Amino acid sequence: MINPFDGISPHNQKKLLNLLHHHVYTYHDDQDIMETYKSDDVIGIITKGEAKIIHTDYYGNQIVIDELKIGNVFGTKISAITNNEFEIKSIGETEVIVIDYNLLISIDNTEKKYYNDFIRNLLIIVTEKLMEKNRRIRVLTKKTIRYKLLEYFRMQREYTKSHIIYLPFNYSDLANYLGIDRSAMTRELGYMKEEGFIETKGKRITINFS
Amino acid sequence: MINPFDGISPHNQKKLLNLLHHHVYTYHDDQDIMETYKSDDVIGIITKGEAKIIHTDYYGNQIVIDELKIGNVFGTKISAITNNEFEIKSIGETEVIVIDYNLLISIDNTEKKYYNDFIRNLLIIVTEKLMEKNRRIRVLTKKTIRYKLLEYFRMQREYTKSHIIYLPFNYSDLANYLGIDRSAMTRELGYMKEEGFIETKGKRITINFS
DNA sequence: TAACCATTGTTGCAATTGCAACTTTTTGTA
DNA sequence: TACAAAAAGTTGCAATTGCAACAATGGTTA
Repeated sequence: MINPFDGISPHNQKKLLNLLHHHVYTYHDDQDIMETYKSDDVIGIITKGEAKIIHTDYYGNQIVIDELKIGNVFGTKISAITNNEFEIKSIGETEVIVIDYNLLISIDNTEKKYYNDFIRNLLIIVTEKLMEKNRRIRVLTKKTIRYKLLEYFRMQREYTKSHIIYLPFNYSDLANYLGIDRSAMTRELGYMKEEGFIETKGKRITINFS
Repeated sequence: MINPFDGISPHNQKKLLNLLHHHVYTYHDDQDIMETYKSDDVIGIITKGEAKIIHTDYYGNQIVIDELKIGNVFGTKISAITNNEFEIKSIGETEVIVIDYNLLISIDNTEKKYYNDFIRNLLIIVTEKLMEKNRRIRVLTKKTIRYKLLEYFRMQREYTKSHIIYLPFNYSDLANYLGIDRSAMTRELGYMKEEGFIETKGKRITINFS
């Protein structure tokens, strides 16, 4: 994933940020990042440290749904963090640059290469995010746990061009990603192993179906 | 939803399209649009007529998952049409401009306002699409039909700022959107009416819960 | 108006699933 | 290495769901 400042010199980054009336916020460990500017359409960029996006459901169960590293972009428009079910928490010392989305897209773009580079970088980033969301929707709309798993494995196989895939997260998170109960997923994975569709060893999964 | 050519004069649109080595394709009624250029990363823009995105599942059932009107943008990166489960079909006489995504994002952007305007318009479009995908994921990850419906209704209520909402599509399509069986959804809607959560009259739904 | 087709509603039933409560295994770290 | 915490595995059970097959309704057009 590219960084939104790619190809922009430090000098021009400074000019860009002034243009965008940016704000820099710093957080200690485990602070709520979005709290300060939740209501408006903003884009945040992690410039130091890292953060996690946490979802809280009806019953207070909290799940980490995403991790944000340096250069990662988040925001009310870009992420699904519009309402009070979500919060973004810093991990360690974290610095965030925040810019207003509506200002961002309404600035005069004549003769400001650094601004246009920035916009284009954001287009690439948002397009990548959109692709990932489309992939997730494709598995989420499968009707049974088995079909969800099959679709997910097929996607990973296609992506890595290999029959051996490595889960990018743990099995709990996989269950969340697929929108299903973890224990029910373990059960189904057991059946699939029995029937020879897959073999697993930790996060390494060997795919034996077409 | 904005048009990707917004703010670009016809003269500059022409220059832009030359710059992008675009291709114009025209189709009669019910032709497969993506067939010609399925494998590469492309962006298509409908310039005349309209089209529909169709999904075919394992058993050959076909569902229209999206409709494309003039100015709408689609593509291998932007939509979930990477594999052979999807096709885009023209409705009536349809004209499509196709541009290569990788060329698009690698063009020199100095002193070409029309190009930078175009990129920025695409950023806005893709961001809107991303928001919509995030909304859909939010309902799809709810565990039961009832919770999916509740979440969907809440979202629509928030969007329209009204307790009375009008479904933007029919009930079959709603079931598809939520990734559930239509008849099971009808059953659950019946229970919800009995319990007083909602009232329905055709596509008008009155929401009586918080 | 009749005929047709698409959409919506209904229901029995078997399969799937979430949930809860628990055990076992793995991982991180003092 | 030992210990605690996190992750993964197990299982019974009731609730939910998909599925199928069909009925009813609504809308469109000859």
